[in-house]
Amino acid sequence: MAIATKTGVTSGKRARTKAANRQAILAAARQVFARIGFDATTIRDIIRETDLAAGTFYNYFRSKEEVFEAIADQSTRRFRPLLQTVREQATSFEEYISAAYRAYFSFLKAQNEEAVRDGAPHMALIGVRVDTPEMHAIFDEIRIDLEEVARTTNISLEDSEFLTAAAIGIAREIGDHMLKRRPADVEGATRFATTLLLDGGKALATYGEKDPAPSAH
Amino acid sequence: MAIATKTGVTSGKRARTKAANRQAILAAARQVFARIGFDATTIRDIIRETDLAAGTFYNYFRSKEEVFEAIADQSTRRFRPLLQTVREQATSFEEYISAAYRAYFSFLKAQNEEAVRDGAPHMALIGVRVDTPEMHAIFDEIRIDLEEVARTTNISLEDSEFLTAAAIGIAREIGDHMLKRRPADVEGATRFATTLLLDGGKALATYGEKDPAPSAH
Amino acid sequence: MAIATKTGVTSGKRARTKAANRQAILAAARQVFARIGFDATTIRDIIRETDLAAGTFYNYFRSKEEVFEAIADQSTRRFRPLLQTVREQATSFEEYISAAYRAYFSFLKAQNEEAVRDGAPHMALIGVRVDTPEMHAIFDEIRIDLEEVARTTNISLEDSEFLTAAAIGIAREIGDHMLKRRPADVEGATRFATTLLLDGGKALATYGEKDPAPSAH
Amino acid sequence: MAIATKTGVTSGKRARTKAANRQAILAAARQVFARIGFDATTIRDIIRETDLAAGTFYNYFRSKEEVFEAIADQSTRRFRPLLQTVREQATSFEEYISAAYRAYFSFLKAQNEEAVRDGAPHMALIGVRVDTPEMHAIFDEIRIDLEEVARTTNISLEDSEFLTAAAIGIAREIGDHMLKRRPADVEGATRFATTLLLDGGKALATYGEKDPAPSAH
DNA sequence: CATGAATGAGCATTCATTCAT
DNA sequence: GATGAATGAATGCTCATTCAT
Repeated sequence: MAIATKTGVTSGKRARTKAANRQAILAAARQVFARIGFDATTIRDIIRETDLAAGTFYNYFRSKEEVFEAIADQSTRRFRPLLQTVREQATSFEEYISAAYRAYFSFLKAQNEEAVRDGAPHMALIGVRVDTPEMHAIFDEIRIDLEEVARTTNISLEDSEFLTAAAIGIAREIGDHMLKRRPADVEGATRFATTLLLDGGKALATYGEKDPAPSAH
Repeated sequence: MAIATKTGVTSGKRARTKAANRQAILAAARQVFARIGFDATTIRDIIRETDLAAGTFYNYFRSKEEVFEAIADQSTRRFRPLLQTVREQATSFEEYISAAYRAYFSFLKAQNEEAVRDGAPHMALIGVRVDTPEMHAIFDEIRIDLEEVARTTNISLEDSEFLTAAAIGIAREIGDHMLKRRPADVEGATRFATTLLLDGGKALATYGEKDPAPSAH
Repeated sequence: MAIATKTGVTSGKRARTKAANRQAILAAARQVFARIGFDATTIRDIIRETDLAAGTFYNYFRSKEEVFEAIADQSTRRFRPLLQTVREQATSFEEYISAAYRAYFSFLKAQNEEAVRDGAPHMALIGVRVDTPEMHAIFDEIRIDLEEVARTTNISLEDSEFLTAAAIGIAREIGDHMLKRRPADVEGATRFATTLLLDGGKALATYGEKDPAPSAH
Repeated sequence: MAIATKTGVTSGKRARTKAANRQAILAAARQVFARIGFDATTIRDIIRETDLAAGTFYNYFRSKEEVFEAIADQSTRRFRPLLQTVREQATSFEEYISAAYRAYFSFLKAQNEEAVRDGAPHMALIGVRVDTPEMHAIFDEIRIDLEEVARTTNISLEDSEFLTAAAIGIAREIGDHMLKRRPADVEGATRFATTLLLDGGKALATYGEKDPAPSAH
């Protein structure tokens, strides 16, 4: 029906194939990055997970770095709106933090489960690899969002850059440990991280005695 | 007279040489790891910083990983007693945390300054390289020590493993940011990290209004 | 109305397009050969200078060599009549040689200036690229013509093949050096080459002394 | 007898092997350059003609260009003294030219015969390849020497640079044609080139008639 | 015919590792 | 034990060529 000129719509199968190949490379790269880490993976590793030829890689990406970027971009595009929703729905800083951590830990869990499915079992036991494009992207997003929130909130933090850094650090490490516990408890990790970030370790302590804790000065 | 057959005396000079060679390799590796990171360094890079021949490397180590381990061991051996002193002298959990952070940030700063001296100026601007044997070792030590402290203290933490993880995460990230601020302020970082870990972000907040924190609902 | 099926009209536009494509490829090839030399140019280099697709190249030529041949043929066809005119108008062997050299050096100069315009400035400083189809063709033409002239002239040369070869050799080298001197002096080169070929180096020598040439005794 | 310290004489076999390998690479390169030309030869082509491994090439040379240089250097070292002798023994410019041409044509013939022996039969039929390291070197040597001679001779040439260029051009082309005639006649080529360069084509002409050549006025 | 993506052989180069000396 | 040359697998990348559309 639609009379397409030769240069018009890149015709059916071709377009589909091109997009599919690109996705195939991305999927393969995602898998390999997660399995053996960015530095260790070679371009050949990536295309080997594919039914494409070596040279084909270069029709889509110029380097390993570029694939990395592309994957990160995808994650960014998926995660950013989610984070915006979190921010919009939060009625307090606490709520925002809590929701953000929950979003992150959920993402991490899903990510990890996918990796395990794709043949990286031992990695899962050790903890997640953070040199994964998705993780970089997510961290960056959270960092940016958190700094924005810190800046616009009426709470003037002593050092919002440090606080953001700390929030990220907590997410990273708690996240790794969460994964080691099967099944991964997103709510528990979220609650722990949120409380710690806002109220500190003391708020998490339960004192064995009435005595107000010797460590508490 | 002085013409000794190859199988002659085995002690004295030889022993010293053997130890010296091992140390030379370790020193070279340390430098290169700090300069360009673990993944990027090749064995050739290491022996090139040495006056030894390529094959000699294999008389001492079987792989890059093994050198990494060896360096980490050295750091462990140097850092562990220091940490023990910290623990012994601390009269409270707060003091322990504070001293441990201080030790870590000091070490990090020194490490970084050495790296800059050895020709990795740009790295310092970006943040510290954590894929250094020393850093891995230090983290592990602190982690172990912290869990030990958490276990033996009369404060029964809700989840000491998570708390330790968080403490490490905070150290990591705050450390990176500390290095970006020249000159690196070890005391500031220590104070920030300690307060956050123990009392939470709220303790670090200064409210613009009399209103007792909107975030506290 | 204007929606013609692919198998529609075959003449007019199509024919022109076919010829145009062929010409486009030839023009692109000419430029690239002149810019980076025959060996260095790839088919991709050629089609890149064109608005055609990679595969289209093979509808017109089977290889780089074939394009080379085609360009050489064009030059041959353009240069041959010119040379015939030269031959017809020359009233003596000297005149013929002189005119032929002039034609060659002029062509070389034009060729070189075009190459410089097309982005090969450094090449011009080093000397002309002789691995250009045009140059090969011109040399061949001159060679053939010269042998013909030598054969049909009443001057029976000792060895007309060698003489032709020498004439070419002189043209080649003098040509290169002519280009290095800016601006390229076609007349000077022509005069020098002609005199040398006909009367020898002695005719070009000026003796510093009255003494009739020490080298001639 | 000679008690060599470990670092003294690079011991027997090793030294021989190292030199032998270098020579093997050079020999292989020489052959391949002669057979298919500099541009067309790949490093793999070179080592393939050798019983060495691919990587070994890089223990001796950093690139194809470097091998080229090395071969050219060898030729230079062999040819330069020969040229000096020629210059010293020549009692006139004519003699010098003659002897230099003879040296060149001899070298060329030897070179060509070797190439034929080494499996480049068709090349020999076509003519010698001039993009051979040896040829470049020889040409350069002759060029330098000739310019020196032209400068120091009491014959002040109109344009010694052009004359040198022409002498080279003649050598090149006459040389190629000489090779096509089997057996290659070094003396004939030498006589022809010398006469042409010094006295011009007219001196080589034999007029069929008493008539002093119609072309001569 | 034109298109341009896919192909896979081929290339330069690096590197861990071996081993004769 | 030390040496350092040899090895050859592996890598990133290019390119001529094919072929489905």
